[in-house]
Amino acid sequence: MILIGELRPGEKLKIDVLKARLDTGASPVREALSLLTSDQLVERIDQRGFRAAQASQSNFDEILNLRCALEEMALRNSIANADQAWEEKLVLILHRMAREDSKSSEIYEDLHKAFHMALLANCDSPILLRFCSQLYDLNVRYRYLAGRSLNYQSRNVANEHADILDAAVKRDVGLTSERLLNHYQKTGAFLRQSNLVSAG
Amino acid sequence: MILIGELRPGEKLKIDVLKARLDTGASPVREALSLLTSDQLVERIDQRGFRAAQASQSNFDEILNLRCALEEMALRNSIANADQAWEEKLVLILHRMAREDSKSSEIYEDLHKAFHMALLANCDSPILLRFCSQLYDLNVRYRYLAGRSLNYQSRNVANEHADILDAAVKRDVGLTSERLLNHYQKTGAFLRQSNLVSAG
DNA sequence: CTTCGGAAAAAAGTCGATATTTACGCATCA
DNA sequence: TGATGCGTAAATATCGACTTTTTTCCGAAG
Repeated sequence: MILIGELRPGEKLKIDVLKARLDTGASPVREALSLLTSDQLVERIDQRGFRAAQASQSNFDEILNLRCALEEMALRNSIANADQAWEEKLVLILHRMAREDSKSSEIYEDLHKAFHMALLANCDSPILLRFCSQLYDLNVRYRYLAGRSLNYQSRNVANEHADILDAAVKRDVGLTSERLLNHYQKTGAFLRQSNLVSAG
Repeated sequence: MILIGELRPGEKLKIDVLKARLDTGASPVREALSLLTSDQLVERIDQRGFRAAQASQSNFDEILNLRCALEEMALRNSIANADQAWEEKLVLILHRMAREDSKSSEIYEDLHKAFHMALLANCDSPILLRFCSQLYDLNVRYRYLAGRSLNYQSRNVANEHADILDAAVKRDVGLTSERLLNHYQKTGAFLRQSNLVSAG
């Protein structure tokens, strides 16, 4: 709910409200909020409950930069360990993404994350993968905050993904990395246009 | 308690036991365990409770490598933003560490973490700092698992810290980084000697 | 003697209620 | 009139009991 913007940045997260909305007790809600705190999606205020994490231009830039750095590390490692199964999984996910016509469906979102994580999946550091996954989520939140409509307009995202896959299949670390980072930076530029902060 | 090895790797963490040991209710215990799960210090088993994270040689190597990579990033950034206050804080912490004769006291441990985090503190990415802090904790756990006694024997750790500080004060990014990573690798080699896995 | 099944015990997870803490409004005083 | 302090209301955090799931143990069948 925070990821898709249903809960706005900075919004107070009252236990009672969430309890009713999610039709569950206070304990599970508290536990969920605790976990999300570690993922930086929820902020905890001492003895004053929880709130959805604040959003800001600088926070977005930080996420983007860190994500580029960590994913590049993971990608190099992943390609170094590349095998056929890895390659085929990527092809499969890309195919499914192409079939999914609605690019704003939840299915497409899941596939999109799956694609990017699958690229890194052969990296031999689970902790690094976890960091990348966290950063992905933090980043995707800003996409929703900026409004889903304006994404993917004057860009052919599918082609960008395909190009990344091509480079990966060729085991060309430098090229894959270059295309991946370019892909992120383009998305970043897009979001920057649409005055993030006011949107959040 | 997990950090200092009071709870052994893989040990089942029963709510009732912790509840009694910490003299608190089940809710705070559960919440703490949830938070530690995100920090990779506790593992959650679906509907079967919690356990202290497993320890292994490969996990240790992973932590060490990732830590070197991320701290180098953070360090470069931090030195780039270096100012006098930053420098003086480091001097102060080092001085306090020197005064603290017992290197196995909790105070020394806190100062040691403070020193390493202070080195990175000027880095403009709070998220990266958080990752470094997590990795520090994961790493320090292995020190305790290996047994505190054998650390710092044939090494002069204080000198290593002082040398790192010297390089940092000179704003020599390359040298500081080299000395810092060397410092970590030495500790890593130490721990590797003392058959970690059996100890954990 | 081993294996499968079921019942009892233990533990996890959840719920409802209580107790602290914080926030807000109003009255009082300077 | 503005600031300060008190009292009430709301929300958080914690506690104790209940429900569900898992594990263990014992007996029966093969």
